[in-house]
Amino acid sequence: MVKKKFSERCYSLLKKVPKGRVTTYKALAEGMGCRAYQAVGSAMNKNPYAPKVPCHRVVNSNGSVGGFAYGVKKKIEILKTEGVCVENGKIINFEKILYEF
DNA sequence: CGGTTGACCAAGT
DNA sequence: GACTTGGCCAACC
Repeated sequence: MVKKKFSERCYSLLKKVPKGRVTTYKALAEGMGCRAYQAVGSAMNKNPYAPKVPCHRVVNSNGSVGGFAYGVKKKIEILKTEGVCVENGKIINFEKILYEF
């Protein structure tokens, strides 16, 4: 076992992110020892674990929310519910709530 | 197995 | 600050 797909690893790592925090595609990829930023995004796009994985806690490295399968607007709403401040599609206190592995 | 795509990133113009 | 180019890796055709 252990032989999980790349995406599966992304989800597992992502589940490690506590509420009220966000992470970046870059942090996720590098956190698992890869540089597949794009691959992480692609995995989220398919998002087979939609409600099981907090994909809404993943944002771009520049602090922008990036995208979301359910709609960026929805993503922001969820983040606000989690206690994250979002303004104009950007994360406030991005570096303060950024969770790295 | 080669080419395209993607919720990306960094640097250059 | 906005757009372009190159690079990166996995998934799909």
